Amino acid sequence: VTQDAGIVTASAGVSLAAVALSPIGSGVDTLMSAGGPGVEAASADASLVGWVRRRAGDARRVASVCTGAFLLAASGALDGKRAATHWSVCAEFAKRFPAVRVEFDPIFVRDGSVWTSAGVTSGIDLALALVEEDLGRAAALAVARYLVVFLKRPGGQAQFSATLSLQAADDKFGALHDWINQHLAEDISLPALARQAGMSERSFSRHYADATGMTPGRAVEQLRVEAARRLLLESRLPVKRISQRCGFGSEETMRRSFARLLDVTPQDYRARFSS
DNA sequence: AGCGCCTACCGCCAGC
DNA sequence: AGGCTGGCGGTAGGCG
Repeated sequence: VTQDAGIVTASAGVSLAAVALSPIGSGVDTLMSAGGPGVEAASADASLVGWVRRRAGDARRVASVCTGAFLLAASGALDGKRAATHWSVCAEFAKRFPAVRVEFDPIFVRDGSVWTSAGVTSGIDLALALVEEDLGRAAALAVARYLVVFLKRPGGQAQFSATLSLQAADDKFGALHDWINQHLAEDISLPALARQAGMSERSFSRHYADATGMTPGRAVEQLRVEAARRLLLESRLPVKRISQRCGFGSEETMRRSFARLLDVTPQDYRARFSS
């Protein structure tokens, strides 16, 4: 652990779940470097860097969250690998570690046994992917279901993750939700969803509301907002581009959805949380 | 800020 | 009878 606790509390939670669930072999199984302000000092600590180099050598997997990539890179564990780190330090990272192929993709990157994530929330995805690799998709979903992810809102209130709160106990529509997330920018109208689910519109509406406690339209809106939220924090794409990518008809439509669900404008959301 | 069009939602009902 | 399905249409509210 190399960082001030508050920064990566959420991802640390899943990381611990990943470690706890991973098969115990001899030595280090998964070496994970979390990011945060402390990573600078850690990277300058020769004995710590040496320790990381040795452990990375015999660990089954190496991973980092956010700026944790700096410590891994300092130890040479990322040499010749593709890697991600937080967008605000990508340029500095690339300059400092030319042997690492930095990717600007907002989600996490896997290159063989090396996994790196761009930001804090994608660190959660990374940890869940580790669980999935070890124990299968069902286990990863189970961990996700019991993990409550809070993002702090401007008013100090908390907001559930749409993806997680939409997971019903029997996960009847899990496959559909995956499909929606992969087709956010395409036609996901009620008729399209019903077709995808293999039901009539009327039956689909009924079953969906029963299983998730939410109407299909509201659910789609939540998933779109969640995807946009992530891109706002973990990329530098202009708001307009993000609205297109997430399937909002226009920037204005996205702004209205943010007002409804989060009570902030997209710009404010980004300004408040990305730095 | 306002407005017209469109769609999602849902009550209702007939049929299986 | 009781439950489920799916078409219809009115309405509220979102979208452009």
